[in-house]
Amino acid sequence: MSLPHALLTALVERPSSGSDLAARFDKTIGYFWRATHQQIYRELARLEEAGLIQSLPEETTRGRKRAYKILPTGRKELKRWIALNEDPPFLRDDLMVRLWAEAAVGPTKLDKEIERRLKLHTERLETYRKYEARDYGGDDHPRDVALRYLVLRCGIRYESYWIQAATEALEILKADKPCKPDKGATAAKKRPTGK
Amino acid sequence: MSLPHALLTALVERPSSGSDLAARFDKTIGYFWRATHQQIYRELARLEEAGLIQSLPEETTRGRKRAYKILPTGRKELKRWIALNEDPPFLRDDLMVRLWAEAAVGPTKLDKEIERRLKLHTERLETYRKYEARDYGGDDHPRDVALRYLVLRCGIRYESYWIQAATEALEILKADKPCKPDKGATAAKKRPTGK
DNA sequence: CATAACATGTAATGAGTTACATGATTAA
DNA sequence: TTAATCATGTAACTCATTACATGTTATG
Repeated sequence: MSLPHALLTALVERPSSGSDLAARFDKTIGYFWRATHQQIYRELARLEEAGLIQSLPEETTRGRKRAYKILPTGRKELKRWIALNEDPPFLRDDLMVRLWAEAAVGPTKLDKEIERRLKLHTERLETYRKYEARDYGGDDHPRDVALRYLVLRCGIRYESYWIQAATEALEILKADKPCKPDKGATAAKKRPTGK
Repeated sequence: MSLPHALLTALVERPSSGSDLAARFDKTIGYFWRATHQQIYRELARLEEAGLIQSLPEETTRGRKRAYKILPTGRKELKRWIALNEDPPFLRDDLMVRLWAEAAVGPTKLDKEIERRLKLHTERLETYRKYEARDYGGDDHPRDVALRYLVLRCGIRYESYWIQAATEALEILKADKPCKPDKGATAAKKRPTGK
């Protein structure tokens, strides 16, 4: 589970409130580990409970900003976690399930949905490329910058990977080739069989 | 949520029991949507409750195989779901969080962990390549085979993507370059500040 | 018939999501 | 001073994971 450690990392950079963190997540590591503000507030409360962070001693009523800073134990826990041995999480890609299902009971209108998503991923890719041009112009970066740049490049590659997959899927879906002998013959007739 | 529809897809191919499905998941679409046997049994019960599948009328006691077949409503639901408009799920990659964290508080022993995972992903890639050679020799496949082959190729590309990311990460981590000026100097002292 | 392996299932926990509630700040 | 927005938080629910429980079949 990475969320608490993603928060600790963000707090290493500077003390922040829940809404600060939510906003920064949207811009940076959030592309690799999304979190809603509810998750963030809950996790911050837990981290404080565990003594890894501390809320700055300003007024702490509901509705007012409440900044947290990381404590030495939090830093230590973060370093411990980074190198932990864990099995990589399994990929969960619903597009693959859809393609698999389409192979079994298609054809469907899956191509429309893929085109829609293709647009989303293309936009995300463009955003990343802008970040790249803006923040990582030269080469020979210091270690920490090189790591952050690598994370961004992985984002770029992941979007490219997705775009290629979707493009090839569309080629197959639109080729209007036959399935095996019969099987889906009736479906090709385009009868509006109700919904 | 794709699990029920992954199960429906598997049941289109042939009626199966929970343990059959668990075994087949391990070999095929499971690489893109993993499920434990508990999830599968629960989901099968729900699907039967919803009238989308039906358990074959054999004895139905605990401990004995219990096969399900898909019903026409199940097929219909599957076709409906395939083309549904849904936003793509967010990527959740803990390696990226670790790299980001390493940039903030490193260096750590993250390189060891990455090497360990690299081996896992390399093995998975080899497995996929074997499937490819075994099942998709020629070209010009019929539509359904082409789709299944695409899913496998995406698996291959995903593993390659991961391997490249890990390799580049190792290059940076092992280069032993300086971070920005000072910053992590105190952390190098290794004082056990008492958990 | 005892034991291992298989097949199905229950229970508890925790992460993630959605809907909503409440206090504070800002702007018309 | 009211309305809009921001910031924090609660509650309910679902999915996923882990540990465990129970019954059946196959093997010696």
